Amino acid sequence: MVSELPETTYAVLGPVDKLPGSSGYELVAAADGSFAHFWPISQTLLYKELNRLAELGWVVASRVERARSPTKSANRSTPSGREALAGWLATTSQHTESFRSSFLLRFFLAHLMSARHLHALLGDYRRSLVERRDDLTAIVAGLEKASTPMARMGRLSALHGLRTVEARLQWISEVESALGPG
Amino acid sequence: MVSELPETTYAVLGPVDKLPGSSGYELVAAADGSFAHFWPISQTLLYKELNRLAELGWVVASRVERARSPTKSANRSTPSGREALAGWLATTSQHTESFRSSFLLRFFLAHLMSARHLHALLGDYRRSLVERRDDLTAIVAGLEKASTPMARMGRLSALHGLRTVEARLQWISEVESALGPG
DNA sequence: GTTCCCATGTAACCCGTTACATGATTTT
DNA sequence: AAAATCATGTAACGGGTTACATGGGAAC
Repeated sequence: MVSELPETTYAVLGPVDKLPGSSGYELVAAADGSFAHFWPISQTLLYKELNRLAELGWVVASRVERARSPTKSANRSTPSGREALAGWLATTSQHTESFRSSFLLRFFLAHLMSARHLHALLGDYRRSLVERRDDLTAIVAGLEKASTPMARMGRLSALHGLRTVEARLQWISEVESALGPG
Repeated sequence: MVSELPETTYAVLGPVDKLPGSSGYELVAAADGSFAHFWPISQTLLYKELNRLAELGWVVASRVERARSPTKSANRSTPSGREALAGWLATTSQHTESFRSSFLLRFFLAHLMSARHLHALLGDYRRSLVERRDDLTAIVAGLEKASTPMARMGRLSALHGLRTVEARLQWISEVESALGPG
């Protein structure tokens, strides 16, 4: 049998199914604006997965010549592709999650830092979180009156990130008062 | 000069410095119990990094023969190793963070699922979060009266995870009431 | 006329994983 | 006698990255 495909394959298949007729280039843009928040993917890899999906017969690409623009490939999911996607969605078995934070890695070694340095580290972390919070707030607000189910889910996914970021900002305050002034 | 080392190298160097005289095996155990939460590392990779650190001259390993146990290597950071670690800790420049959630990947494609299925997905996610919350709560509680700075930071790091998980559990409730009954 | 957008790739690299090997000692 | 613990690795694989190549049309 086929040795299990990486989830990234489905991460590409999903949007192809959702946005039929998109080029790889358009899919990259769509990814950046939506699911890259919880499933980052580089342009190179997306094209690779697109080719794999074509080989699997799960996606077909038709060349579209246009008057005053480069020729693009219009990708569409096939019936077997949609079947595969449905099957994958049904495997709720294990939802893996990977998380790596170089901030926490440094924070964990705080005994090697001066108190001043530690507070600077926390300050940097807060700044980056605030930035993300503002981004996510804008996304959530922008999709407030979402009409399509896709946009609704996009908003709720962004909300997941927003709630996470807010909790971490609170954690910083908690830590700062636990550590006292630097 | 040396093309930038992966942060995982420092993730190993830190504990070696903190726990002088540890074997690779002991470091694996230490990792699992503490920083694996925000910086997972496999046994194989940890040993690889240990060798790299030895080649860099940042760590020295001395063989320790023991009466009735296998010979182990006792790893210790060198002055240049500690210098490198301090230098890395000072580079607050970019604290990268990677996050990938296969739950959100599926959730995002919820328009392809039945309402029943979507609620099952959320239920599974809740269960896994509750499990992690309980683990983290136990860790935080266990280190409540932490005496060493290392244990204190371990507790605060676990608290970061705990606050995150709690926020996500709340997010689930938020989503469930937004979606209505399945 | 240079720079940006559209569009699709190739090449090189390596981090990190799983599976497996080995062998002694201690516990069940 | 079998299983778990201590201890250190090798081998194979692949997912994912950055950097680069290419080439036409549009915009400034």
